[in-house]
Amino acid sequence: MNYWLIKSEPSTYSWSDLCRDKKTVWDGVRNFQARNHLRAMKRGDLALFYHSGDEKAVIGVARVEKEAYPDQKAREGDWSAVDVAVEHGLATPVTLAQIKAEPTLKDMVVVKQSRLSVQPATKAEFDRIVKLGGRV
DNA sequence: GCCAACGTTGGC
DNA sequence: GCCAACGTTGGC
Repeated sequence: MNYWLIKSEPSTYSWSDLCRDKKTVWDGVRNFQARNHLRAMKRGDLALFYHSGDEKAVIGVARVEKEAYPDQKAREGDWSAVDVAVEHGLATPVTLAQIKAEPTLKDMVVVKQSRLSVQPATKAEFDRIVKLGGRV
């Protein structure tokens, strides 16, 4: 079982959109590193759902429903998509400021490589964030 | 609004 | 293969 962090600009696709849809196609990734992470995802893996932009916080947890398959929206190139579903929300979003302030979290990829839209997280990081936010 | 970080493109 | 120029993302 692996853990991830997936990022989205809320105006593009937000956590509340996912809660409404229950499940969505995670496509549109056009970065090799991010794509390779998508391809490493296994069904049942959990991903922290992070809002970039104004919020800058982990707001929920998604679950990988379907492993990587060709991104139907890609007009050219070798790109992948996965399906993700709602796992559970967080009672309080865990902000980037909190992450940076937490000794156990300050080395997360999101702090160092803020632009990478799909990134791995460790079990310890994942558990810590869920604990800080409070599972709903 | 600015800037840092990073990726891509194209000239050499 | 290198590097300058440029575009995009995202934090501040």
